[in-house]
Amino acid sequence: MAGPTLRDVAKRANVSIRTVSNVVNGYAPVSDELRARVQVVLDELGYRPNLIARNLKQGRTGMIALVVPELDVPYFAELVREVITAARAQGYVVMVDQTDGDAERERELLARDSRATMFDGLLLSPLAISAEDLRGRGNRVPIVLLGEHIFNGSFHHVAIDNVAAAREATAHLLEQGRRRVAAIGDQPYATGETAQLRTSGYRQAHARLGLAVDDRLIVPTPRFHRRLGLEAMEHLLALPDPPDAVFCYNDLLALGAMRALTRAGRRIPDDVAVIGIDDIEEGQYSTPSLTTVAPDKAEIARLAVDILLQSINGTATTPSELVVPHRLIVRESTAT
Amino acid sequence: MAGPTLRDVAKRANVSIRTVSNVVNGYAPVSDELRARVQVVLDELGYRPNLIARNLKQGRTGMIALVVPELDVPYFAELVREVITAARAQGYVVMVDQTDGDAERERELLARDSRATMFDGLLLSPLAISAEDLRGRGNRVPIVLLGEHIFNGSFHHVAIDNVAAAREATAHLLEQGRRRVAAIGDQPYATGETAQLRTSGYRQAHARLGLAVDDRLIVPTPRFHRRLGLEAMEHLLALPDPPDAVFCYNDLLALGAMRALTRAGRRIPDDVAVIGIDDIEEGQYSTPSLTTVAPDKAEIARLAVDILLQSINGTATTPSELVVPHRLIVRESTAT
DNA sequence: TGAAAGCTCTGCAACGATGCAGACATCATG
DNA sequence: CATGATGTCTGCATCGTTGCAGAGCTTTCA
Repeated sequence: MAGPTLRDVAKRANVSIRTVSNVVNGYAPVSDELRARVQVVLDELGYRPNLIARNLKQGRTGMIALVVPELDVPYFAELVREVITAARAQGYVVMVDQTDGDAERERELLARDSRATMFDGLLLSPLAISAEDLRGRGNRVPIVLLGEHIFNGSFHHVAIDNVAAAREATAHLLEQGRRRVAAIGDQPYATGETAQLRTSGYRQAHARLGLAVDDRLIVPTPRFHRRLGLEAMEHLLALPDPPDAVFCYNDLLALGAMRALTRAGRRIPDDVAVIGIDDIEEGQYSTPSLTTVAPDKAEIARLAVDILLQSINGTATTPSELVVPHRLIVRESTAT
Repeated sequence: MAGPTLRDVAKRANVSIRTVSNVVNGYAPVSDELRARVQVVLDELGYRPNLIARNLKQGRTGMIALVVPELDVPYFAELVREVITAARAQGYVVMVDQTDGDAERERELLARDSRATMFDGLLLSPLAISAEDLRGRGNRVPIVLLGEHIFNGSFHHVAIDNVAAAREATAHLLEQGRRRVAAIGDQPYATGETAQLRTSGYRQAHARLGLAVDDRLIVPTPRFHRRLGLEAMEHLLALPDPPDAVFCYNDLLALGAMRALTRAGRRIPDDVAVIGIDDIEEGQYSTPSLTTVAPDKAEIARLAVDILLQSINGTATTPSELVVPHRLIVRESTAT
């Protein structure tokens, strides 16, 4: 079961444990002859360093944890991919966990008996957790937040400018002459910060054109899933004066909404135009393909990992708020 | 930076380190009075056990690694979710990594300097790696393979019956009277075992009805991505005698194929019926929704984690080949 | 009353690796 | 030739925890 240790190798090669360690790490000066001799034994026994022991001594694990609400939500899946890639480039591996948007579980992850000590740092995409929870914890491990900024200045944080993104998405629809633009995805309660920022952007776009917002066209959804987008759209279609365009707070909602429209026999974009946020790959292959606002996910991941590692190394200064660029990608669902 | 240790607590509470450890773990008998006194100090200092040290002593980490080709492929994302859930139920956490189907990278993961010693076990969904590679490694950590069985009996293995799944999918199309059923996704080379099994099933379905297979309708693709499905479908449509149905080796290929069909103005399923494998959520919301063969992903994850933990505990017997049930789900893309 | 048994609690060693201080041999230098 | 510098190699202590053996005290019972 257990592999050979430095001791086993040392005994066999008739040298000290320390020398074997030096050979393995290429540290201290070791004569070429001895190095070769030890290397032979290393190979013979198939020695591999026990990383747990090494980590105990060095106080590092080379692992960071990444916690997202739901792994099978494409946006997060794509983000996780980028984070793993970015971390790997810096010699780190990533432990992934999901919370299912369950506040209890998010809290548990940070709490007393968690495995926090196993990781050098934590990337957290919070959904249900509050600032209170975060501050209350032992604060042992460096944290970087993804996609929210409700913790005003207490933590490092990486995200797009949600207000601007939403404003541009809405403006794109309004500029086409659409005048009943609905919004799907508002979350008017404590943990719905991202959604609220997007609602702000939606209102700003109207305000800048001097247009009034019909609040009945703002449909809240507790999560950003396809099914909820579908249901919200059905609700909107049942209104006496249904919308001629929909801004969905993410692509999944938009895909659900498009499904509802197609089923109801509405043409996209002729009868109703649809736009989302996230630029998940699925939107390129849907029928029609989906117009969206694309955050630079690779950049989010890269920056987040960078700051986290800086925090770990103690070279990070005060908590930073990093804003990552986004851009509008026009596809068939709003093509004129 | 570093948190308080057992020693710090012991010193402050005027007891031995061992006693503090006993209180923390509730192990040996400790008088209620002393236990309470120590607990107070534990809380005061906010003590948290150093899991690295504990693991070093116990030779376990409570972590397993899960390696998949691509995290942002929905099937794997959904599978990862299930694995994390299953592992959590057993008190384990999951480190996720992806190989991008790169043989080099898959090999590297198993090789000399990998972090293998950090994990109690490994779940691997191999793509480019060969049996040789697997056998050649130090064989330090228990392994369970997902979705392939090319390592005939050398490793634990969990998968659906790929031949049967493909046969049933193809039969579903043939039973509708379709007579030019194409197949997208064959991989006629060493590491394409899964694809080859599906091709076998495709042929079996024809054979059982006494029908000949037109080999020009079998389009190989190096990966199972949307884009490749789209391109393969375009190729098929350009044939002098194009197909009236397509069996795609996974849902992503099918979604790409449907995109090509829609763009070409073909009606689904009237002109061409489409079926996939995997039952990813996306297929429920596509237009049209996608008929598919659904593997029981939760069961795959549960079984895989179970065997892996049994291997870790030494209670697993000889390598087992576990077959997980699947079922046909008929949706609009083949509705009659 | 004395030995055995039971209950708490403690100290030492160990998991496998690395940091540090030095031992020893060799060599150059004045 | 003595001295110091240099180049190799080694042993001890240590990271924070747990396993083990037993110390010290009280209780129990013949």
